[in-house]
Amino acid sequence: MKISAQEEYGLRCLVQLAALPEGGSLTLPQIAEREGISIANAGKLMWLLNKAGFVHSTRGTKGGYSLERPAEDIRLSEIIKVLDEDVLSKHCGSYTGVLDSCVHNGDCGIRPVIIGLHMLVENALSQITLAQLVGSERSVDAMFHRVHSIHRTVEPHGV
Amino acid sequence: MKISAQEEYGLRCLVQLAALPEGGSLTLPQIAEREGISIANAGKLMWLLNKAGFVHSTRGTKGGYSLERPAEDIRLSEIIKVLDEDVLSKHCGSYTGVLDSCVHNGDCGIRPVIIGLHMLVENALSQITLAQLVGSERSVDAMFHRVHSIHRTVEPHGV
DNA sequence: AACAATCTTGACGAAAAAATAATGATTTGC
DNA sequence: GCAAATCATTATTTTTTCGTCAAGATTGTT
Repeated sequence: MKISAQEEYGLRCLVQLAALPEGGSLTLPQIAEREGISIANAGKLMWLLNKAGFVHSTRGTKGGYSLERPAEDIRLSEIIKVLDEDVLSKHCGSYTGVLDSCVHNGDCGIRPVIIGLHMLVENALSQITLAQLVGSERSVDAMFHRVHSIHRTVEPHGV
Repeated sequence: MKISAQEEYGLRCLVQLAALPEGGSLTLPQIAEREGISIANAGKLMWLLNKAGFVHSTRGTKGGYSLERPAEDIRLSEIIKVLDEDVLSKHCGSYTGVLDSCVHNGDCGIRPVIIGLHMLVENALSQITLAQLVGSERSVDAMFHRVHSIHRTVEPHGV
């Protein structure tokens, strides 16, 4: 179980914007250089993030990308969800996936585990905002306690 | 963030063996049919699980696979770790991955998050045994509470 | 108006993951 | 000892994911 390249770098690009002074913006080449990825690749990621409403883009000279919403309002769970959409899990046990095309219909021992994990991760990510990733409290230790504290905002499914 | 096909189906194969009456065994074709995967694919998975010491295999007529260790002693975290080894995350922020080849050396905002997530998931999976997946208490609800309860067996890293 | 800088978008190629195929080795039963 | 059934291991193919390219569209500057 791991984070995909698209998830990781998409998130990174947003962090770059969030770290800017109020109202600042970055061009594609600037973002690409800061993340060590190609301009083309950064372009596609920013396109996704723009479509999803996280960033605002302006074309032409002096153009670039800036955050559309305040970093304090953007939760990591939203971001991951968007960057994942292209790469949706097709596994029959997946939280979002198809349940019908499965040979274990109605008696699958591991489905509850997979669903539980999805909820666990989403719950953890929903407690971290973009702003927190660039603030002063972003040590592994601080993040650990944030990720591992449970605010029961997600309720068990009756599946 | 999702579970890989190898992780999911490897786990499923073990569940099949764990669901058997004490000392029972299954052949490759039997496992493949029950999981809806090809025999060749099941073969590779069982080979991995055998190498890792989860199952015992016997060749020849009347051969097959059986659990090497009691299902009560096998935690999901161990299983996932083995099935993941082939497909190790190369991301610079990964818990197990390389940290040096990263352009964000020493000041990467999202690394703590990724490490935290890895710990979170591992912690959750370490609290579920194979036996619990075939027992009577395996509803989504029960699994949810098991996955989401935190026993602080994993401690924050000083990274 | 012309030009330069920038984002947009679809198509293409490369890399990684997953599935399959193929060949070899071991055991059982006759 | 031979044939059938089974696991073991490596190689190949297919699929999916990732990254790149190229042509187009928009905006600002001179």
